[in-house]
Amino acid sequence: MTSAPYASRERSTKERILGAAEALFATHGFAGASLRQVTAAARVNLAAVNYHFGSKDKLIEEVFRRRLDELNTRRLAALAKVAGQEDTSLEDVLDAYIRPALDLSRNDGGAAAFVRVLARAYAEHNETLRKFLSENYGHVLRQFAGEFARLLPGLAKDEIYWRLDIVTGALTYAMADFGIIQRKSDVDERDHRETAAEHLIRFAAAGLRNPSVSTSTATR
Amino acid sequence: MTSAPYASRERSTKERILGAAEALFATHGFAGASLRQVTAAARVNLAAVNYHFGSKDKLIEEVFRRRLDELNTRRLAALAKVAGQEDTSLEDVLDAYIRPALDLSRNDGGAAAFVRVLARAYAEHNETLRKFLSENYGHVLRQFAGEFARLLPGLAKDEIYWRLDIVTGALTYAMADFGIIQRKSDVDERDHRETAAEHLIRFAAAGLRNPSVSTSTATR
DNA sequence: GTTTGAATCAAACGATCGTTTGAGAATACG
DNA sequence: CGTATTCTCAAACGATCGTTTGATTCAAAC
Repeated sequence: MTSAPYASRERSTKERILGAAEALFATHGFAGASLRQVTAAARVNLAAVNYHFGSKDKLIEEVFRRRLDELNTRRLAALAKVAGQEDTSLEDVLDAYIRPALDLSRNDGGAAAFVRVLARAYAEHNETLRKFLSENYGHVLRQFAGEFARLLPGLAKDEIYWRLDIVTGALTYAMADFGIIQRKSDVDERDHRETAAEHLIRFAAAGLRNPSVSTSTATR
Repeated sequence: MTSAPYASRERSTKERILGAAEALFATHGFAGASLRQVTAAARVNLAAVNYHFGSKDKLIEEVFRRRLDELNTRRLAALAKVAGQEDTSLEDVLDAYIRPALDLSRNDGGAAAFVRVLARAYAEHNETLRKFLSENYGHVLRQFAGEFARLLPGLAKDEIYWRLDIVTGALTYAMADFGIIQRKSDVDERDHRETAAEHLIRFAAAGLRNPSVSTSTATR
């Protein structure tokens, strides 16, 4: 076997590190969470991170790759179900874009932390991470833009990307649960996110349907 | 006098520290930017931070307070010009909410960094900072919500706050210039932000005007 | 049973962090 | 002027950071 000899534990050392890192990066940031905190939370030796991942930066990359691949797949699968069909509504495509992102934080307790990690990555404004995201998401975004263009024939390509950018902003914000609106203690988190998704989809649909205005020079 | 004896310099030590800290916090985060970087950029001795501000945390608070007070004032002033009047449009109120935030980054080179700092503060998800922001912005948000309620009589109060939250998310995202769409090199940053403001306002107006739906069972 | 290689561990490495110190320079005030 | 106060500065403090080392433990290969 190529797998770890120590695999008798519930989860492998690598997975425990990834999980702990995800949670701690979400709450303390990449620079704020130390490898000592991470390894302690994972009940793993300090040296394990450098042994399994090489460095802290590589660990951060792995945290991203693991979840992004999943989100990538889910979004494209959801889009494939509605793309190109005659009775597809704008809300259906928005749902395919928004729901997998919000779902990611419901199905898995660990993934809930990741959405905050993702939002933080945007805030970090790190050029390396930005490039990494753009390379891994460029084709996804392009596919969605194409489908939106089909459903909104009145809008220019530039305009579509502008509006998709706004939707992504609101989605990122919602995923990270940044909102001013505090979830009431008697409301389940699932329900809260479901409500957030519904509001977001309806709001975004209205914004996207808005007829285009001749804007002198389209910049972005 | 209570002012600094060394005041013969172009700007005081405190102000130079604040400016440098703002810029470095924006690019490297609060934990990522060290006081040695900050003091070096400000051409100031390392000990000056603890002498003038007490600690790094207090410095962070000061960076926030300085700009937030200004944004606070501008937003309320802009709102006062249109609130309660007969011919006020939804776009006018949105403009009062959105433009001061985006303007902050155009009038002053230093303030441009702050909008990223602000966005990062949301991402940090720090409970202390969140409380600080909510205490300093609660009344502003309430005033805007009241005006929106007047212009959108068909919407419940809860619904208003939900949608304002979405607008804030997209605005935060836009302020930080997170967008996937890169600004073309031949486009001035002022024009870029102006275009961003226009898109955001029109998008948000459409989303806000969207008639309310009985929330019970929604989407899909 | 011996060998082999992967995985874990305690301990230490040098670097950098935020903060403190104490002496000295610059200004204010009598 | 002399004294007091404010500010600056180089240097060092202890703590913590990411990383490396070398010995040890474990499971499988032969």
